[in-house]
Amino acid sequence: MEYNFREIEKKWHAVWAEQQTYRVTEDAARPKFYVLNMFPYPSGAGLHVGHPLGYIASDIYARYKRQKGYNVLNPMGYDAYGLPAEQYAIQTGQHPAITTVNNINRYREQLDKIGFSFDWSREVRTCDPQYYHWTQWAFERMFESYYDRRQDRACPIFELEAAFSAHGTEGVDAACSEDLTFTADEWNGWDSVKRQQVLMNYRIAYLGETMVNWCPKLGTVLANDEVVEGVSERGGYPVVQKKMKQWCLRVSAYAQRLLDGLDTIDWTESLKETQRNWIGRSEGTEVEFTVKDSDVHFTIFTTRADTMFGVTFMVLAPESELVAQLTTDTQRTEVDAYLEATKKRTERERIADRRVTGVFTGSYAINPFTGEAIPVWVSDYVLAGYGTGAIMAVPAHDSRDYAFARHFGLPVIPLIEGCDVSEESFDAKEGIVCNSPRPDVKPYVDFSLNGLTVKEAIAATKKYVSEHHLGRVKVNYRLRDAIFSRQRYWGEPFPVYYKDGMPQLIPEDCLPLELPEVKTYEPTESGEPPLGHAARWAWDTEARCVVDNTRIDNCTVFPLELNTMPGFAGSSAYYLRYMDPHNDKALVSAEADNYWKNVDLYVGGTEHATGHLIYSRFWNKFLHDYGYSCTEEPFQKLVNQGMIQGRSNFVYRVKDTNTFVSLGLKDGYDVTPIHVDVNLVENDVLDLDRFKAWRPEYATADFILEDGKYVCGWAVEKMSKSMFNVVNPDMIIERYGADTLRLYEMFLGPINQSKPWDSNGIDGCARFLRKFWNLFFDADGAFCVSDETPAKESLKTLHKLIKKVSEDIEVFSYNTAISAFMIAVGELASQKCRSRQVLETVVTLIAPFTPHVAEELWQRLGHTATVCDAPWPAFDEAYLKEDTVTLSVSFNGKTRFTMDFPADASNADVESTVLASEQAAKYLAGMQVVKVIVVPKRIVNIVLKK
RNA sequence: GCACUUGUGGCGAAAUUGGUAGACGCGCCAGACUUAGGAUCUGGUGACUUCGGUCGUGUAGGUUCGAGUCCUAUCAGGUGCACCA
Repeated sequence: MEYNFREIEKKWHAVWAEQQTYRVTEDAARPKFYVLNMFPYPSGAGLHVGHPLGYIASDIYARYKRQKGYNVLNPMGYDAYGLPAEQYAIQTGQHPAITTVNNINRYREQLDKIGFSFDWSREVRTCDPQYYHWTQWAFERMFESYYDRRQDRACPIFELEAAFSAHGTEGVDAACSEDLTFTADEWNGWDSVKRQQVLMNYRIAYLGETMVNWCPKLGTVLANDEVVEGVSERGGYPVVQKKMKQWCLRVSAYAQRLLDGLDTIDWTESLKETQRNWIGRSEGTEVEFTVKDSDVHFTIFTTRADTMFGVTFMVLAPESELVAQLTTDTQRTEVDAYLEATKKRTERERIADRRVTGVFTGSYAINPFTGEAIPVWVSDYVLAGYGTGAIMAVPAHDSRDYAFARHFGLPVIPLIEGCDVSEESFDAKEGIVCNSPRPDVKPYVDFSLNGLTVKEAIAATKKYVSEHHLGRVKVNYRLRDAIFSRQRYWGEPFPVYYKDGMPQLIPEDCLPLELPEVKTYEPTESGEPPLGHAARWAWDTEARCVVDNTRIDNCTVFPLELNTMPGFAGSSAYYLRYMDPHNDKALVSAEADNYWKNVDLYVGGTEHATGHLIYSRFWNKFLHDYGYSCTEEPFQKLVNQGMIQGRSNFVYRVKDTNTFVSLGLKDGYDVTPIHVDVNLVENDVLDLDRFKAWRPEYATADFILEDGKYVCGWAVEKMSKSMFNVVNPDMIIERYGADTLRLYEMFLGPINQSKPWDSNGIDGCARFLRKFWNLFFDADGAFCVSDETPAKESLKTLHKLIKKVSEDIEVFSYNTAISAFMIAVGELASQKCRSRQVLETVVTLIAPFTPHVAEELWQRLGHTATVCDAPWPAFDEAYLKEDTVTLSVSFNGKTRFTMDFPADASNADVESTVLASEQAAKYLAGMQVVKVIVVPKRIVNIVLKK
């Protein structure tokens, strides 16, 4: 009987859907296992063969775990808010919701064909009000919280209010935007608006005036991870720095916990390293500098406290508030001109053009160690957002300071014995400190670092600075708070209205606050976000509902927030929602959360390393602080699937003709390579008729063939429409079936490696499945298995397979597992194995990989239950025992011959037998045996000398 | 510049973790069955070779009876971060 994958796959898709085979419920009697894929953004282009790679890998694992007896949660949903749908809406006027639903339907259709074990009853869509209810809810919880550094967790903001009312800032250690100090009397004397302004400094979701990445072309701000090399990640438009009032999340408060958590989770080292870089912890010292002839003083941050004696100037960031204070009248014009010029430069320009610029403020700071007056400059190489926005410059030991000093002729004082700073700075943190203090300068403080190593000197300075109240030890993080506002339509609305200019929350029981309809999706004429077009977008505090804007002058009606939330809002806690997707009382019930806990296996690409994977961890930690999520880390194990690149094909057109020359002959002509649709090419051979039909201009094309074929050139490029190299899984499934697609995608290589899609090998997988199918049918095509006792060799083949496949799945080495299947099927075929016992077990083993064919054979074998619940077979070492083992015999490391031994032969037996053997005699002649090494079951090496 | 990561046939890749390098698949070669083959089946396929062997895992050293695997240096590709003081 023919292997008819079309019929088989169609049949089982219907059965699985009808019987809800993959539906799961919490079951305390069984251990849980939570498998998760990063949910897709449903783009208009549909799925290409790269998308299912991770889904197939996780599906195999999910099915395997289910057969192992776990209660497996394997959900799927859609990250449905996003820019493309909105851009499309701006162009066509079509509501993004319509575009999104269409795309989702297309995705679903494609996904269904591949035979995943998703529990679709748990599907979530981030744009669904029932879903974003809980995104808004989480935002409200963050607004109502501050981060208590003492307890190292988020706490309700009313506790902070109570503390302020009782004793002001005294005794409070809370994460904040700006260090404030006030007394209880001051606090109690302030009015409500002033208090709200102060609290905003502490809230975890806060409204802050911050420098943002503004993309004029997109009309919105972008998060740091959405900006790549000074242009927007989507669209590649220029991004400028701009000061704006924005919603922010105090992610920075969690920096240390985000860093520490990495040690507790099973992610690849490179991904953890990427996050460590992004968090950018740096231990250093804050030192206070006073300004000469002034009562102004300011703080700098340094990791090189050992270089205090070599400071020759100070630099402020142009954005620093100190600039205005320190600029003297004589320097004012020059400084203002510099600030103006700097403002005009975009991030991109600053990166592209790293010339040394700066200007003297006219003020001098006093070095607290040497008492010297050192000039204070302004330069854009100092960043406002890091440290204190001010630095002490040590040109001898920092290359940026060095470049600045050389450019402006400032002194350079070396502080490491024997270092040469005539050409460049000595940046390495090593060597013996000297010139600290310098012999020619009268010591200002009774403190010397001379003779210490850099490391010792840093420690000594930290100690000294702390003890003498010149500064403090400080840990800085590069991680910045996440900007949480977007000036877009297609996103979650903030559950916020404004009263007296201060944001107020929509009551929790009124959520969700649904996204209103708008006339157009562009910004308003006054530059407000698209929600400014909404006619019904005001909040009536009395009626507790959304009302018409025109009623705003009514004293109970207030304007609603016009910004929406960014893409990462909806994806930050979706894994929790899958646990309990229809709950309308909570994000997730405590019971569901306690059962499913966190994701055991998360599969997705590395591109989210500094975006979603940081935000999600932050979000979860916040929810964990309140007990809404019972685990500290959301994703226990993370597997990164590699990207599938495209493999483009080229034809070579002879210049100024309509003649195309085959790859091997093209060197004889002047040719232009042209991308040709890879779907017209098979094994790099062009289908001439379909090529002619592809484009009207090729209808009359001529070809110069080699061996009667037109061979195309190829290159590995990104998979994209414009390169004509997009391979759609539907076409593969149509031709080979979903099981072959699944098998082939996994056979391509290790899942974590990027590789080009290349259909050339797919026939091998199709052939294998046919051979596998044929094991169950006799020459006449009748289904044929026997209940006879299987041959010993078949059992050996089987148990070898069980062992290998079980081990390989555990470590995601699917390509080698599939190789093992190929070998086993070949062996069983040549053994003419018809044993039900053996064949049935092979079906249960292959079921995670090729569920459709396994299900069909399982049914034909007489089972009524699904193969998904067939228990995973145990392997028995007894079948793998060999009677004899073959050892390689080497002399001085060179293998000369092999010998057979009984499997239980002792090393001593082996040694004496080998030495006495005829084959060995010729190598032993005239030699002396120094040593004999016997590696059990492998090798015998005899070391000889003359 | 810093960090991480990968280098093995014509190609995708294996290698029991220090023990016969190249499993398995593609491609290629030969044969069988065929009117036909882009179908199916069987066998062969790292390089050189005087057919005894010799050389082979980016390059150069080292440790070891034995190295793709461990150590040192170096080269090349990929990814991430990057005026972070």
